[in-house]
Amino acid sequence: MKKAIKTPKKTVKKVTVYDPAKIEKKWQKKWTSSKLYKTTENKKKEKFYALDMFPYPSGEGLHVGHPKGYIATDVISRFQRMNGKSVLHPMGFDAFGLPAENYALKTKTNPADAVKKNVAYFKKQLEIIGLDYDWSREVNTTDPKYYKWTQWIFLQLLKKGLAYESYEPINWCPSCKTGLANEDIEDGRCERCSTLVEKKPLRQWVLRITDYAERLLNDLDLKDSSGKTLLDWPESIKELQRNWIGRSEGALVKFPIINDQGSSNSSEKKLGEVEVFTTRPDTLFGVTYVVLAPESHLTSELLASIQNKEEVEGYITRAKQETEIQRTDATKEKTGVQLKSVFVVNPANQEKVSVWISDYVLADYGTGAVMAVPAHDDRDWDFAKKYGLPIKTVITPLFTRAGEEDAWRPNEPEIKRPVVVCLVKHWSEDKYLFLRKKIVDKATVAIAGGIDGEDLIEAGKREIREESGYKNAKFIKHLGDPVYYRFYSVVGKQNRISDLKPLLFQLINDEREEISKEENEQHDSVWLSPNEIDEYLKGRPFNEIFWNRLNGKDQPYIHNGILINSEKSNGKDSESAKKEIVEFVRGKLVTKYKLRDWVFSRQRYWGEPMPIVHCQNCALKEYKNQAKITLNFYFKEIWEALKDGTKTVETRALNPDEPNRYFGNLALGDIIHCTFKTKKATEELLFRIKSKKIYKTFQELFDDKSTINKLSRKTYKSVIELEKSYAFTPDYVERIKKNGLIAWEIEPVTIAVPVPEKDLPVILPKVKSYEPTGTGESPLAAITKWVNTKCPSCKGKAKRETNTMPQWAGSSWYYLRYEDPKNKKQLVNPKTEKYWSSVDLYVGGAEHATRHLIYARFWHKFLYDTGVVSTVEPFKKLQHVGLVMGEDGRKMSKRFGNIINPDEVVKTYGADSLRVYEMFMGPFDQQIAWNTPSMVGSRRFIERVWKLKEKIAKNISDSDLKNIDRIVHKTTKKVTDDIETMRFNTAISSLMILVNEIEKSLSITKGQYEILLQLLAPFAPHATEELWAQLGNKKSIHISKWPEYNASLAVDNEVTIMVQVNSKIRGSFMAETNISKEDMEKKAQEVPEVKKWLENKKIVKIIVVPNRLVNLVVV
RNA sequence: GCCCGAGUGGUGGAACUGGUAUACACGCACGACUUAAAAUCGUGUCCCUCUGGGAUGUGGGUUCGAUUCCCACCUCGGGCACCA
Repeated sequence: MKKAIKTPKKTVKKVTVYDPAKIEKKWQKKWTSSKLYKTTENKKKEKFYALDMFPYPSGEGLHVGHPKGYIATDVISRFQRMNGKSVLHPMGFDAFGLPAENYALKTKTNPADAVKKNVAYFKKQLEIIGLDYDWSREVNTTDPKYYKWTQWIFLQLLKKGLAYESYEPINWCPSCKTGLANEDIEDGRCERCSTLVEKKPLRQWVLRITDYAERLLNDLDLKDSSGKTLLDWPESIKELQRNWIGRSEGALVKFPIINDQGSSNSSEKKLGEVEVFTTRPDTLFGVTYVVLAPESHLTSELLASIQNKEEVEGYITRAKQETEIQRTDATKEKTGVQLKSVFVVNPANQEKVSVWISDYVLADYGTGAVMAVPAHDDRDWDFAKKYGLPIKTVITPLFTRAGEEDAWRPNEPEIKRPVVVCLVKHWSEDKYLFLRKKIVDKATVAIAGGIDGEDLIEAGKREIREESGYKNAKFIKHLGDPVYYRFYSVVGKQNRISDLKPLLFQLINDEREEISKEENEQHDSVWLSPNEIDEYLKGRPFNEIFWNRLNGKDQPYIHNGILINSEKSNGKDSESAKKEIVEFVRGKLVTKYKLRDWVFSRQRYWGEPMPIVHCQNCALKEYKNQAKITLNFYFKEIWEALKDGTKTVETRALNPDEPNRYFGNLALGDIIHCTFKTKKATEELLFRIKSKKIYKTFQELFDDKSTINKLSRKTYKSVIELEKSYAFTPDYVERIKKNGLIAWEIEPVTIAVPVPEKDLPVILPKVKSYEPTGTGESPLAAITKWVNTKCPSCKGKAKRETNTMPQWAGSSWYYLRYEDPKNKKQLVNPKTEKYWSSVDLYVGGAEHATRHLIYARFWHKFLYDTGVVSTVEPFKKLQHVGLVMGEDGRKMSKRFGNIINPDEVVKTYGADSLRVYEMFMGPFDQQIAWNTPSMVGSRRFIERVWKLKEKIAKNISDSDLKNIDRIVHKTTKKVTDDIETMRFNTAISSLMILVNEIEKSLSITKGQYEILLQLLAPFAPHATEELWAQLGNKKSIHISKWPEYNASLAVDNEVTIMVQVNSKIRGSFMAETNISKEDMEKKAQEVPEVKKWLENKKIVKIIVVPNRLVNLVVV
């Protein structure tokens, strides 16, 4: 019969039922009213700053995946608080950006209102989970009090020359109608809407993040004074950032350009130089042509001097039409066009090589031009094969035999000798002759032998005859350049480097002679089919190369090796030859990065306005003498039309007084100086040419609503009048019909004047329609009242910058504002900053590795340089949350209908169960599928802890006391360690084990129970707080002192020692902890189950692992 | 193609530095309580040809001993991708 130990009937204690709904609400209220989690800078205490990646408050609210990271930081910050630290654990909202704007567009609301509503909902959702945020420190990126400082940082960047305006074509998403940064593109598509990204010429604000590339890269490995790595980040994320920054060391080398028409009378004309960037200057002697990017400025400059101008122009046009994704598809066949009659000279060997353009060369990396070495580069190889360009080998592979008896021995002398390698084809079948060695490694090898001053082919024939006996081999062909192979000659007792020269032979017939005794002792001849050869070639790389050459499958050799055909550098290894060759051709060693400058403006409404004013007057002063042409205007209407900003002007018609000065040779970006003469005054302005269109007639020009519809009707009329009247001689009309009318789209040349810091923030104005315009202009441009302003510098009329900042702006520094969120005078008070910085733990999704985390590091370093922050890196420890997938294993998304709402879960199971489950489901950083049925385990666990209260007794048996004490110490150690290392799942598992153990015993002390509650408190704050209070504690459990453990008490006093016989477990025995080695050996042999395995055997060895096992090796 | 990371019962997963593989939990089966169900509690639960043998994606290697270290391969996940 079992004893009724669970609930003795005599205890008529009132048993409260665990009702999470009730107690959770109760405690959340109490915590808020008592300001339990209010953060203070307590100089006496050590600080701990735990940070979550703040959420984007979308309309959908949270799903159960979101809180996973928040719960983790919550557990840790509660743990740190109990350990006596001053904890900063804040929360805020990253609410600018496209989703909020699109959501508002869809629901026809103002984004500001939508954000307000969503934030309120998010906060409510977060609150019911019982997170310990100090909401008095909440930040919101869309709050003018906050973005004032985002704008302030931008101004500091501008001041230091790290923000600049660029006119380079940028990535444009036609669906989101905005420009994008490199980081916002995935596979050539917009990261947000998956639309193909286009290139669009657009004025952009760009941040010079590349100036920080080196530091961003190097500081990933920053060490403190004791040599410990400063950034405790997952190695994978560091690697991701390293790849993204993409440092490569190489050299810039100049190739002089010459013009050679090919005819005998024309002399070679110098046309400047092509500068290329290469990481392999060691292959310079192997350059057989040079390739320019189609968009390269050099290409357009050379256009005038080439014969096939039209063909080249056609190629450039086609290249421009291709989308980014088509262009950068590495698998597509390479295309290109030669620039005929233009050549460059290889500075290494003065060889004249051809020049090509191809879209496999990127304009914006390196110099936009590459030297092609087809023998040692995959891309050049493909291109050269397609266009029949020469391939010149300058690096020969050097293979080193490793692992076997014949492995190359680094410290022994070596000799080099030429060796002929013979691939011998069968006289009738598709088989090849090989030798199977009888000695050393018994490998199958090709017939080969040293040649001593002999003719190569004759030496081959001789080797075939000597080694296989076949007499009539016919030479077929050479199999390309030699390969070096170094090994240890067991027979010759020395290192050898063979200069392997491959030849192909075929036997005419089977006539064979007797082979010598020595040869016969070494190997047999075998005939192998191609399949068998493929099999045996594994691990014989040089033979593989020869075999591939024979089958026409040869490939470029892109690795390091020994230089050949490289004049003075012959015989050097490629790594050491690099510097020498760069010096020889007077090149320059440089470092390049893949990282591009950060395109920082968006043509959308919902973002921080840039604190910039564009002033034309100031520009006039600055750039007047840079104008290419001066125009005089007399027409009032046109002046009216022009002065408003970007307009389309048909230049010829507008300049009747100077009919000969038309603008066919102006280029995009050129500056025009315009003088406007009205009756009253003369005004001057500068315009820049923005784009070009050609029309056949005026009518066509007028009909093109896209460009001309901004001109007033009066202007149309006056231009039409012109056509009818004096401006057009028949000759001129002819010319228009032939060449078309050129219409330039122009824009005013302005100077960007920063808004003075005292005038910040520049408030985002309310606007009726914030639909994106799609023209490259922000919707803000339509708000004339806001746009037209005074220039802070000259006080004249000026216009505001209408682009807004990208979503990443506000999130690049928000963690600093939490430290001092209400400061009106400073971004953050330096003293406060010093106390809290850096963030001790940063938790969030891995998807931010190459954007937010790089941008924030960049801004932080900049702020460090500016003296705003005191540390070089913002985040000391970074931890990634593994995604929570839907129950179907797919990403949680409305689309799949697999979203689990935490509110529902809390309703049925309680917040504590949700928290315990999320921490218990698996390793924190691993992706995992949600499984609601599994949640009952967590709920059961909390209920069991709840019921355990009944076991508290005053009189407790000594053995129980000691036993439970031991487990309590053990668990305390485990939970403490596991929280610190964020292995929450095993922390909870050990708590479960503790609970199981306690259940087995009759009773526990109040103290033991309290420790259990404290250990569980970070995970289940409500239930533990309630039980803690029920025990009579007056102060919150969450500010109680974290239990300490005694390591010696945490160790079991008895251990199970396993006994193995020949590494197989045969038995075990119990022993005191730290039993001596000798005793273990002795006791092991006495175990009955073990004894029978020892019968008639001799123990030859005993391996003892203290406190664990004994292994008896017997024979 | 290149660079990371991961593959363990029916499921999520555990295993310190090479030393009892499958802790903890879910599920399942059986039992107790109950008129019954739920809840709860208890017992069992890797496989097989079972005095023993075999299993940590596959195949090798190092070792007295490998989930753990090395080599090759397969699958999945993530990142980068014509970066010269």
